[in-house]
Amino acid sequence: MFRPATIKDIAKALGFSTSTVSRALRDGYEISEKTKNIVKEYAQKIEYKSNPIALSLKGRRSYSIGVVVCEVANSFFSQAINGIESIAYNKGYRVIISQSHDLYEREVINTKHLANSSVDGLIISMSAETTDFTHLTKLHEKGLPIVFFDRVIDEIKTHKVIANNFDGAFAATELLIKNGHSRIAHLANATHLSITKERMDGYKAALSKHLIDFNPTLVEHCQHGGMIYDEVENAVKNILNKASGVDAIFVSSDRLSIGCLTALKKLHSDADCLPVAGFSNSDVVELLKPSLSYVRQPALEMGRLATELLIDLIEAKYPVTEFETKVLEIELFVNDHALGSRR
Amino acid sequence: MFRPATIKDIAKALGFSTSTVSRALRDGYEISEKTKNIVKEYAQKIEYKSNPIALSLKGRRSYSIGVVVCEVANSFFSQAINGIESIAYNKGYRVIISQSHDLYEREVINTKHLANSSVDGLIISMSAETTDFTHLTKLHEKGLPIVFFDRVIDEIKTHKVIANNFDGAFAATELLIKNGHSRIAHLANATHLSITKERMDGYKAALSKHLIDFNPTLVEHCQHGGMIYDEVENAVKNILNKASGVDAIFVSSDRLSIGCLTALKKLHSDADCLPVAGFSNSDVVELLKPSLSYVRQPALEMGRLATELLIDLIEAKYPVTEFETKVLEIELFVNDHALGSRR
DNA sequence: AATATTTGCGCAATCGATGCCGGCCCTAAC
DNA sequence: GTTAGGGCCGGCATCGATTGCGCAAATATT
Repeated sequence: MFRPATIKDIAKALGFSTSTVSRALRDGYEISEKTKNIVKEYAQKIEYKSNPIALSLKGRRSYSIGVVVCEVANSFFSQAINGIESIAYNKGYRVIISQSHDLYEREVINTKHLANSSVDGLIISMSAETTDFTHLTKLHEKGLPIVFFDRVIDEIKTHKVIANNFDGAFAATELLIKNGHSRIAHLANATHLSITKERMDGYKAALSKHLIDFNPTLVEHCQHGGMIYDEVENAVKNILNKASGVDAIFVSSDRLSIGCLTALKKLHSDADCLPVAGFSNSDVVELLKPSLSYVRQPALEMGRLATELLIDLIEAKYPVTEFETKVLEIELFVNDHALGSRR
Repeated sequence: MFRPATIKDIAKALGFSTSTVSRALRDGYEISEKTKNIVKEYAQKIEYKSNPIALSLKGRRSYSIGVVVCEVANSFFSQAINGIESIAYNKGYRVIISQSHDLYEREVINTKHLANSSVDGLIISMSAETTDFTHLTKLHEKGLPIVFFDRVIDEIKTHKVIANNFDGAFAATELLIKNGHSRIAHLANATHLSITKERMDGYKAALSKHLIDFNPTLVEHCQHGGMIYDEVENAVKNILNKASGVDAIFVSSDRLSIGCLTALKKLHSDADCLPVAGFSNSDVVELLKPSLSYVRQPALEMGRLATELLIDLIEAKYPVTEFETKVLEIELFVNDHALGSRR
């Protein structure tokens, strides 16, 4: 079986002690240049690589960070992971990914598993189901660095990275309004998620600015975050059947946007007559039919930023007490065909 | 800082030796029931978890597997990762993911990094750029278990998991033929990838079955696998400008399918008049316009299977010499609007 | 020339957990 | 009464690498 060379092998071969070899490789000041060269050359020759596991055991550091997201098969998260991975690898950290599938139980298991695997820190976006945060507060109190992104919680004081969800929702809603729509339904995510509230606020603010009364009956929540298609389809059905009539839809998340369009296509003969604007990071939005005006979050950048903040926490010499919540700007992409303009 | 309880803490608190505690926790036969209960109860109370790093150092096993894919932000791969992750977690392995971005250099760095991180095995889908496999053969010769999926190579004898690319390409091409098209261009992936050849063969076989001459000038390769959009757009331009005329396109990969539709929409006024059939695992294919008939690979199942095979290799008591290449069946989804039927 | 200092390197402990070996005590068999 | 054996547990070495301390030889100092 695969047995990598150890520092002992070098020591034996060269007639030095392991301590000398270790110090020579790390350029210890107490070792002569001559010895260093001999050791380094030999190490190079036999392709010696230090064993990270032994290092971890000594240093109480594993140089790995854990990531918990709903699912990787989702444009927003896979882009974020892309960002996480790029920074982590540059700084010498491994990335261990796990998926909650928007399930509370899976989230708990995964975080425990990761913490138990001695990750040096955690990057997490909360599952739609989670309302009890003790699995995280416990770890955090024990000193495990955690950074939240996208779906954050107030209960833990630490760095957070989010998109400007308020502005995004505001812009999308206002776009619909400016195109002559006023009976705008809101297909929203699970009630207790931070993003749900922030985006709802943006939606309300846009209505308010344009003197449209907020009508709670026009809001439909999907408690499973779109993971269960039937739930989305039902919500869309409800929207289509509103007694008061609906002339546009603002959708609160990536998965819901796709679900909404799918449901519309299925339920509505001329789906494009009901304009939809929503959050999406899909890379094929421009090709969708029914079409979608969309708000795109800087997912890659969010991942990068979260990782930088986490590594700062991990490598901090003194306990960090000042935390920041970074808010990145979103981008609105207008799709004319999606607006059913009445101008 | 976060210092988990160790076996020593238990030993000290209870007045036993560390060996006794260790054996009590693992149900060693030489420990009395009474002691076992005391130890286990206390361990439960202080939430003792064994340190996997120490275990790895002793056992020369890290219970982690490395995954190298082009990118996670790609439906096929994110679904495959989903499958990998599900099996791995069930069997107690962590998953460490890295992306090659279809670059040779990144692939080499990542595999080295993973091997050096003492992963117990590797699951890999080759990058489009890679033609030199020594970074993998070396590791494999040293005894590192490797399983290939999707984009495999002949040079290394080990388990492989692929979709039936021949059948997929055949079915997609034949679909176009049966709908009255005969001048079918082929937008293909990087020349040396296994999937490129297999799919090309399927394409040729379908033409041949229907007595259509294979015309090499109707084939356009994208050496970067669609990672560079301009390359795809150029290829599509070339296809549209074929002197001989083209009345349908068969596309060889997920990313290329999306790129092709994007280019068509941009370049062609009535994009839907040129039917496209191609490989895709996107979950929004049904909503695309121009529309796409598509071949879907069982990505999740491929990931699961590859992981099971890898763990078999890792946990094999004796060196494995018999390797298998699993070929999973594909599914063809017909999209009427995408066919420009001339029936 | 005798002492002080520097240079260069080895010994041994350490990180957390395991496992071999050896030893104590109690019981049973001769 | 002596010894053999089993039940039960502790000591110590081990995995790979790092590090404080100590020691010897080489060099510098007076």
